[in-house]
Amino acid sequence: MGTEKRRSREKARRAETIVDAAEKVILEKGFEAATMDEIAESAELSKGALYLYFRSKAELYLAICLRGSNELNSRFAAVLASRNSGLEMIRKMGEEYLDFVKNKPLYFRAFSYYESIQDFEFLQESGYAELCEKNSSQALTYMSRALQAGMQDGTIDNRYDPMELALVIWSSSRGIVQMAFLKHSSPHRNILNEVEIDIQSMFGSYIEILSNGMSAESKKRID
Amino acid sequence: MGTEKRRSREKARRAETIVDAAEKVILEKGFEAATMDEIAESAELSKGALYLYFRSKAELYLAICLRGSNELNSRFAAVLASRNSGLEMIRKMGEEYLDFVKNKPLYFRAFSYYESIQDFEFLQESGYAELCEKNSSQALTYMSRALQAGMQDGTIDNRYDPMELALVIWSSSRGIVQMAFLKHSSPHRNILNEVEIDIQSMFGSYIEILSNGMSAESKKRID
DNA sequence: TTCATAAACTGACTAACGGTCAATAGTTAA
DNA sequence: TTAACTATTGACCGTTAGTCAGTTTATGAA
Repeated sequence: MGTEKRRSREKARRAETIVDAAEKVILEKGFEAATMDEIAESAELSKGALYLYFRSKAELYLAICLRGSNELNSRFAAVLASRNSGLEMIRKMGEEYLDFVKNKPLYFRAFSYYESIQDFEFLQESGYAELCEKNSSQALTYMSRALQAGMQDGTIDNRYDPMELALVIWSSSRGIVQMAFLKHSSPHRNILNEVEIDIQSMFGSYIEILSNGMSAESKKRID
Repeated sequence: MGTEKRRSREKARRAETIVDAAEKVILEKGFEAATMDEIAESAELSKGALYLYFRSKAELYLAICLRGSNELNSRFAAVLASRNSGLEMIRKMGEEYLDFVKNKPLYFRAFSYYESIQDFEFLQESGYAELCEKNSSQALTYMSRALQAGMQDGTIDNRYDPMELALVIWSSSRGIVQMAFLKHSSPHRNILNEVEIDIQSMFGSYIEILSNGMSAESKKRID
């Protein structure tokens, strides 16, 4: 009588199918323009059925955000598992972030959507929102671990609080990859074209300055 | 017969009144939740009249974005006019940016909205969008000027391209102030609380690392 | 196999919103 | 006073998120 378990599995599977359909429609029509009717049709379900799995369109979109943050976290975890100096791991995480935005811009778009939500009640009641928040916190922890490693191996200035430093890097690189996202998603209106600077070069400078600024070498100079 | 001119002035004034009303409603109801009906009522006009001044709700929101970018640019311009080293000016610009987000979060929200627009045609046809883009480019130029000054006065590493460096700083600080905005606008769900780090401290670290990383001192070390 | 119960699903319906436009009011200049 | 023009109105439309009474399908006991 494993019916109960199977039901639960199938239910979860259906939800994933709906998220698949949503991603597909969004890729075709755009994040804002996608409608629940289209998503339902793509998932071969009625619109009403969508609401049996997600309480609202916003929650469905948070499910996409969750997928994205899962993937990004996996990438960070992989970097942390590698044999590299702390500083090198931070650089690699930055590269992963940039690559992620380039190859899965939809997920980054979903991150932005998540951040733009102001409805507290919704955020509090949605399990998806909670998981997204958890992942966000997790990503920060991965960075913090890499920084701690760097402080141990002597590649990173150990006078900083690792968590605070992680937050600085997490936030500032968010701004950098947002610019990369903009260039990627709307290449014809962007600041970048006017200025004729490419993302790789800019990202290189960012990493260089960051590395310079927080390296243990930099500390020695000040002492 | 200065009627024509007066008409034009009054028309412009009306448009400003509508933007005022929109800001008021958004502050009360939120950026997404504000409706054109409410804005019209607040402006003591019918909804139809709004569309005589703005082609769409999106364009009205871009008018808000334009106001915000005007203000931010004024602040940057003021910093550039001060007697400070290049490095000091960059720091001051960062502080202005942070202060701007704290005191005028609505405008920062409008910036995010502007960046999220994907409809090219709309962006191309809207005069407001063009002005916003111009301002964005202008802000970057202000930063670039401060950096050039710093390269001259010896406070900033002169091996970087000023414009590229400006873009790095502009983008990364956007990420930092976005975090500040999040903390300000939704203090009860944010990463920051879990981690117990306050924005001022984090911003201080950001500026320190940035300064370290791009200072001429840092260059000497590498040579 | 039959049947009662429950779970999954449907699609017509509602409410709310952005946007339109024919009709109206107000202004200008002769 | 009037004709032309401009500004404004608000009822109306199409679209979309979300609902729910009713239908189909799966389950497990008799």
